[in-house]
Amino acid sequence: MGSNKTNIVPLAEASGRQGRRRAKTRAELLRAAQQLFASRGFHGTKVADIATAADVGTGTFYLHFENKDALFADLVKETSFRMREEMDAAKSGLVDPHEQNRAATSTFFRFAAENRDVFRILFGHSVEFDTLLHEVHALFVADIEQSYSEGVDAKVFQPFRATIVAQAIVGMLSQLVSWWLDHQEIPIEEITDTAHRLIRQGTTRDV
Amino acid sequence: MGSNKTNIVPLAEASGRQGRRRAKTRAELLRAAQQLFASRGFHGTKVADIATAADVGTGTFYLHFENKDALFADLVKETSFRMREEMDAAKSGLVDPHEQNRAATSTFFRFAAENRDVFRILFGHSVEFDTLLHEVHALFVADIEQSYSEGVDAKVFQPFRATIVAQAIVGMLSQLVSWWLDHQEIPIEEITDTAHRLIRQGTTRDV
Amino acid sequence: MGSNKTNIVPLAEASGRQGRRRAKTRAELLRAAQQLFASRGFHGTKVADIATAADVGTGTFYLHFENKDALFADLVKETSFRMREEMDAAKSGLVDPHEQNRAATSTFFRFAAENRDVFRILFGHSVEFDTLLHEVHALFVADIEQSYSEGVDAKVFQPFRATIVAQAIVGMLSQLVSWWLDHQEIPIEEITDTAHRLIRQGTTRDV
Amino acid sequence: MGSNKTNIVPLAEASGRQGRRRAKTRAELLRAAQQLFASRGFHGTKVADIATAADVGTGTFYLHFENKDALFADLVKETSFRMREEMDAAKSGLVDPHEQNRAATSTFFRFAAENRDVFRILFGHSVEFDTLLHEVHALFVADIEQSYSEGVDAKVFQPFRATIVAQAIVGMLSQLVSWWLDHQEIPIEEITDTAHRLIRQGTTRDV
DNA sequence: TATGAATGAGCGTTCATTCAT
DNA sequence: TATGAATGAACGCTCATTCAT
Repeated sequence: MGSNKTNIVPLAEASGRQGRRRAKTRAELLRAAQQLFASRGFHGTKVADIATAADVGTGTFYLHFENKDALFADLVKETSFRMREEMDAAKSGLVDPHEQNRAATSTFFRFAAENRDVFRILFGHSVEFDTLLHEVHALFVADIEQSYSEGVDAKVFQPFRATIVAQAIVGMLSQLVSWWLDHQEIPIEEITDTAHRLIRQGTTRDV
Repeated sequence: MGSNKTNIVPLAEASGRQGRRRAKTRAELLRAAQQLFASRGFHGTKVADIATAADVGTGTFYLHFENKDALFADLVKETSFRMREEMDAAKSGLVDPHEQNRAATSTFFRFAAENRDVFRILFGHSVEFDTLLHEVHALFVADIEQSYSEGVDAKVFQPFRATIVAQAIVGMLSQLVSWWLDHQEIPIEEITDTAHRLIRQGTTRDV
Repeated sequence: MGSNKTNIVPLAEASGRQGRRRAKTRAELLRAAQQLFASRGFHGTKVADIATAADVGTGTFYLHFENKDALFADLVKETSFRMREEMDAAKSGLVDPHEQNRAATSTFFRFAAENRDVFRILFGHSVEFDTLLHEVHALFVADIEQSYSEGVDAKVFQPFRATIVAQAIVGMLSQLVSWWLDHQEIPIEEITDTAHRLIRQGTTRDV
Repeated sequence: MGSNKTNIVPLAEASGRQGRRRAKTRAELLRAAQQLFASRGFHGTKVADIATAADVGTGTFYLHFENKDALFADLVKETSFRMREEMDAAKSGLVDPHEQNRAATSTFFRFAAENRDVFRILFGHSVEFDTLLHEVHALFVADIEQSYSEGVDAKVFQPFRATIVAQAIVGMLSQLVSWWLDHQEIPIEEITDTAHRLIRQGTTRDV
């Protein structure tokens, strides 16, 4: 895992001319898949579409990837590893934990900006239920946003852009609940409390 | 949207006996679907499975829901609305914005605990790519967790349980990036900055 | 095994009207498949062809059989069991071993005549290599046929129709060799000797 | 037919060095194919597998054989002819028809023992339906075997090993029925009768 | 002569949805 | 209203064969 190598018999790993051609086709398939996954979602993207977009035959796809899932995995893993490396590099040399966090955060967003397609796959709502989930999501974000704005007006909260904070809070809570569903050994009270204190401190206006 | 009503011809909306039977079947389908979606994911759940689990014929499903998507939408919307109502109720009467946040957060987690199945659908990682995405996720969480622990040891961060904080941060960043992908008019620098300041203040140890 | 029952969830095993319809479709699929297998061979017969010939949709096939292999198995087993039963019945009551053999032999051929399609599947040369294997086969049969004819002329062999004897001998030897390939613990000399003595006695002219 | 020559443009038929190399590759392909066909069946053997096993490129295959069928045909024909020649040789010089039969039979089995792979292709049950057909086959062989044993105990039949006789009989009947399916002009009664008399005489105990 | 990457028609199978009863 | 058998479009995948190098 974590390499950008094929999970398919490499036959004659990069043997000059042919090897180059092979590598090029593989790269082309990855590029096409990445774009299609990002815009149509995994299920909405057909193997034949990827092949067509990469300008190769359907069967060629299977010469480079075991199946659709395998290509997806390659895409995700390869990107994750690259990002992790960049984040590690950014943090190295810094000693202040806060500075490390800042570096990592910056790297994360910069990397995302440079790899929008893959991020859309990794973090984007799957295109499939988009409308529905977006609506629901928007509902909660709107509520939080309004609350936050009021808190800002009351000089209780930091004057951050309310939408951003609302998204941040929704993301934090969603993730915590999702994780808790699989780790119910952690008391929900502790999670609730930690979450709230992170939010409280995070949003409190400087005195 | 947002009602728990069928998008199907109501035929004879709640006419006594029959109406009750009809409502019961519908509820049974929702219950069965909710459970199956939660454990097998949307794509892994077949309409026939839902019908079987609800102990009705396949065709009966379509007497109550236009199609699989519609049932899913009903499920999600109905739960969202209930949760929103509970959160609103919890906040009403409170004036301190921080207290409002605390109330909303508590309600959110309590509601989640009481409606695990639906939350697994809404916030759970889709069962489909579970292993893969989990691996990737775990990678980043682990990194953050370690950084955080070091910061706690250095008396820089609050002594929260590191895993919880790591999940919270990952959730916050994921959501922000996901949202930004669709709202690129907001400068990424502001998002980066806000995110970092939320994290910094949120995690800073009390003096 | 050995039943003519579906290996598919029977849902509501023969519940009146619906059950009858279901059974009819299943029978129709079997009938169609039998005919197609016999004339085009297993690989030459597509599931869609079977469905079409049975005048049902492709998907209907899978409502009755797990897959193409399963239908084939059903076909073969069901016929085998029916034949075996008839042969048993024919032998019952007879005490002379020779008479039993005669009865079994007669039944076998009569049954074959009445179930040509299935026998073509079970014993026919797979259509696929037909021409080739036929040519080779014919070569050996021709040789034996000629030898036999000469033996008949020389009043050494019984005046049976030479082709029949030649086919019988080729069949016997083929089967013995095929079986021996999987049971090499039996000395090939014993097989050779037994085979030859069966042929010798079987063909010797009455004195 | 019947030659071991390629049906492919001979290019420069056996011109010394090159010709030898060419012949060697061809032989290697045949050898590899023979082994693979025997163990995996025709359909289970891919052209690419053959090439790989022969340690040549896929395309090379087509430099030596028109296609998969052609190689198979070559394999079968070449072996058939060699066997036929050996059988002819064995019979030559013998005048007693019975002796000729014995010689041919011996040669057949000896040849089979020396060419197991090809015989597995020619006479072996196709690997594909092996389990199923074996089960069915075993059923009938078992019945005959038991009948035969009883006849031996009753001193009616020759004391041959029952399994061998059972296989012989099944082979004889299978072949006859298979042949009859394509030659229905021969009355089935004559076939039945001849078969039975061959079996009867063949198995009768010496007085 | 040899290679192996590329091809693409064609197959088995799935499953949301319909409809006759 | 309920049923479940029937439907068929659509998909993932295979593999014999071709062809540029």
